[in-house]
Amino acid sequence: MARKKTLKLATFNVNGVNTRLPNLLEWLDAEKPDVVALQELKATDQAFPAQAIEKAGYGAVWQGQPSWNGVALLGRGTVPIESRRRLPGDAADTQSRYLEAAVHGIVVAAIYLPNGNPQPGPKFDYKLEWMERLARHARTLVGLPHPVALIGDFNVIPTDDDVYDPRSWRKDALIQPQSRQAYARLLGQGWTDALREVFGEERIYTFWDYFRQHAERDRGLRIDHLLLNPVLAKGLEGAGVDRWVRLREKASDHAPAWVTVSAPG
DNA sequence: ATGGCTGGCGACGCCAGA
Repeated sequence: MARKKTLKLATFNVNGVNTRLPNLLEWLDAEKPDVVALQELKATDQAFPAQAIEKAGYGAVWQGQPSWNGVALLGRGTVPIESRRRLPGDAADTQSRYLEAAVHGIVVAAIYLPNGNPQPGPKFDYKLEWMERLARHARTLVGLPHPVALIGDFNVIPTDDDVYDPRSWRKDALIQPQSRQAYARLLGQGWTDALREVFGEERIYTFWDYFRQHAERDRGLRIDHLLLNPVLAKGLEGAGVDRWVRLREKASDHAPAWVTVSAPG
């Protein structure tokens, strides 16, 4: 009888892939995720540390940009097969925020959704337009007969249960009704928000800002999400957040969030 | 109600993040 194999999919906003390379490599070695989406590379394509990541046992595809943004997909022991490197719907949008590839038999989209601050304003408009474009594209993926995951930094606090104190974030783009409604509409297509599914009523955060020792005091936000289409959600086994990474010296302000799923096929 | 911290850039302060 064949033993059921489990895959671990993770998303991690590294906040500078080169500045944070030691943290990233320590985490990869400790947790050994099979599929990783990275956001906020803050590096050009040329500066992406492909050799160090390959030495750690991971193949990679990436889309960099000077100073800001930047996304990558890593596969443990395999090179992801890229299927798309732009979110359709706006040829003038040059920000590196989307990358899609087949990894270990799963179609995985790495998402770095715009922050949208300050709101109101053009940056918030861009965020909402980006979410509309994401929803349009996601609609073409959710019903596919093979497993699909949208994972990344969505920059949306879905509900008041996803923030240590909603009042201190009430003017922020991440918590606005328009942002929440757009996220809810996306889920309504049939995606499973895996962390919430697994944790139920329990509080779980993925981001803690650098102020007032918020990480140590666990005053965080849940803004990094792993959305699974129905085919993949059927195999959902577990989920978690590697908070220990956030408590390291010189840490990113996000921690890696992950799911375990039964391997397709 | 506000400011507090951090990284990238490129030359000490500014922008952007969330």
